[in-house]
Order: sequence, then C-alpha cells, then structure tokens
Amino acid sequence: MARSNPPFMSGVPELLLLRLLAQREMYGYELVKAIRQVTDEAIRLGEGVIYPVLHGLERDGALEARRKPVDGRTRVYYSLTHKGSQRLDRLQDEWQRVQGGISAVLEGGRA
Amino acid sequence: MARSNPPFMSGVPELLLLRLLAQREMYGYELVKAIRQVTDEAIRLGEGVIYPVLHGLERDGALEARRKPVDGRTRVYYSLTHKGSQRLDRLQDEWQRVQGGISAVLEGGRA
DNA sequence: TTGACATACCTAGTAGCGCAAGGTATGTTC
DNA sequence: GAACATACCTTGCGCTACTAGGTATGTCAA
Repeated sequence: MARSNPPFMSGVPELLLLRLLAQREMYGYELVKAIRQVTDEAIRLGEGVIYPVLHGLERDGALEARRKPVDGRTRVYYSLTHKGSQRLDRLQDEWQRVQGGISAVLEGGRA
Repeated sequence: MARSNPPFMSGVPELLLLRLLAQREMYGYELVKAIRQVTDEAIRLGEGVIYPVLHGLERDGALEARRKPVDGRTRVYYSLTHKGSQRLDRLQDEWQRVQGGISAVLEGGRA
C-alpha cells in the first residue's frame, strides 16, 4: 500500500547519516560514535541500525563507498553523491516541517 | 527483548495528544483536526492512529473518558489524569533531548 | 429521496523501521 | 591468552504508525 504520509517520524537515522557525510567522508564505525558524541548521548544508534542504512543508501545511489586499508584493517568510507545531496535537502525540509509542527503543539498553539 | 533505548523516535502521536489534552478536554475526531490545524498540515494523523492511541492511554490510566451526547451524536471527551500529566512531562523531556540532538547534527556540530 | 458529504466512533491487518543479538576478524594491552 | 577496542556484517523480531475499511447519524442540494 503506497505510503503517502512520510510515515511520519522515520528516516531520522538516514537524515543524520546524510548530514554527517555532507561534511566529510566517514566510515560506519566512526559514524556510530560521531552520532553519540555530537548528540551528547541523546541519540545512540547501534551498528545494527547504521550499517543497513548505509547499504541501502549506497544501493540507491545516494552514497559512494570507498574501501581503504588502515593499519591492517579495512575501512569503508562513504561520501555523498549528487543524488544523496538532494535527498539530504528533501529530508531536512521534511524534518523542519515536522519539528516545527510539533513545536507548535508543544508551545500551546490554540487548537 | 527488553527495549532499553526509547525506540527512539516513537511516541510522538502520544505526545501530541497528551499535550493537546493538557489544555482542555477534547474528543477524538476533534483531535484529528486540531493536529492538522495547529501543525499547519505538517502533521496529519488519521483516525486510525488517534483512536488506538487514545484507547491505550485510557487503559493505562493516563486519560479519563467521558461520554457526552451532542446533537444526537455521542462524543467521547478525554482529559488528562495525574498519571497522564506525568507521562506528558516525561515524553516532553525525551523529545527535547532527541530534537536537540538532531539539531546539533543538522547545525553541523563538529564530529 | 437519494446521493454526497461532514461528523463521530471504531477495528483489522500490514508494512517496515529500528532494534537487540550475535557473528567474523584484526590489533592492542596487561 | 584474556579482555578490550576497532571494524565490518546479518538475522530476526517487536512495535508503531499506517492504510483501509466498517458503522451510524445529521444535513444539504439536486
């Protein structure tokens, strides 16, 4: 059944990843920690969340992966494509709308 | 499996309902429209979302229901209990944390 | 008068997201 | 050589929010 409403609170992990990767290329494990740090532990997304999202975004052409060996370990660095950048813009707009709506309710907008 | 993390973007419909009902008692159908209006159509929760949540909150003792016939129709007005008020406070705090975390990422907090 | 639309309640069934849990492998520290 | 950090990954499940439908009354126009 075609989802019409952006269902309606989801896609936030995706938004966070896209936004972080818009600043600089990063690898999965690094992203997991970055999200905790930047959000001051308010948001703690595990690897079980991050990796599948990264793979999905890569499959959709929103991200590009680049394998890079570092100290005998392999890291997979992701960076935004043009498509990913557009997606980020869209998600960010949606988030602003939703978050603004919630604020309006919380601030006691007259019903 | 015990959910530890507030999973982590959910409960928003619940938050909105509790907050609106903290202002004055309202009935389901009215809440559906109120959410659209106050959020300027940014958030559109259907009756299929609202009613189950209302029933759940009532079952948990967070809401009190009061049937009231109006113009031949029956309306079910809901109002906050003390428990509901506490729940609202808690959810509101959680939301502030999460929303603050997301803002930090979007505003380009250094990772 | 019947058809469409608004009001007002409700439930069943499902999609899919985010999660916990686990699995692999290397490097490091004690 | 055990424990821990790094770094990747997948399976399977719970649960929320959603779509889609159903019931019934009132109103208004054609």
